[in-house]
Amino acid sequence: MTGYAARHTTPATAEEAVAVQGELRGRVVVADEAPPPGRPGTLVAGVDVAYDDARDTVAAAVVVLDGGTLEVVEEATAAGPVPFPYLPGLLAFRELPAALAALDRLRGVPDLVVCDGYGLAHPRRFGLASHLGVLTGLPSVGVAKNPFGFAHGPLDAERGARAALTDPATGEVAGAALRTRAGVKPVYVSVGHRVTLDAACAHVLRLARDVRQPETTRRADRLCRAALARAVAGA
DNA sequence: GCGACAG
DNA sequence: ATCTTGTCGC
Repeated sequence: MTGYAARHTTPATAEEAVAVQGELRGRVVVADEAPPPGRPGTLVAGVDVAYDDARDTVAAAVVVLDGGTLEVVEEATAAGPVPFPYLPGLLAFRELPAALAALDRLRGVPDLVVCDGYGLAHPRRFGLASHLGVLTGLPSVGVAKNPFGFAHGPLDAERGARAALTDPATGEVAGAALRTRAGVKPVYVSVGHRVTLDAACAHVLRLARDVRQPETTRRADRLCRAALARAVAGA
């Protein structure tokens, strides 16, 4: 029991949520503090969440892989009521309670957490991955399937090709469009906490060998759907 | 006001 | 996120 869940409180309003992001934003650390990609024995965790709004249920799953072999080391899930509505830019408040609860059920402490969504590539530079990273203190990266409001130039068709994700308003680099599979739509990577963009991309490439999404995310996605089905069924 | 909008 | 089967293509 690491007690991560107790570090988060669900805001009563969207305005409060935005204020919380403003308070925590400054705690994000952009530095190369996670173990390098591929190191055996390293614990790389993937987190994902599934919903059944009609039944007011959310289920999260964390799957921990060995960074060297990508073999599953440990898994944990947590379910509960949906804490917050989905509002663009405030996704974290919808996913954090269950995600932190699942992390609390882990026996080991991850060396890196891969989140489904954004980190610094966020309207206020504080997406889900950064929020989770700051609250847990764990290195984290954000991997999204869509560029939200960000833009990027063309990138080569080869695996590993990368292009800067920039904020159309400020021109600031917020992340990277990263091609994990040749000729396939890229994923959008950004720094969560305690990693650099280069390290984040390197990890994602290592975790997505022959598939578009990191293996961590794929496994967590499958597990949280199963956990949701169980939660809704009753057990 | 209208559209866009991580999951 | 979620509603949803088969099907076209490498």
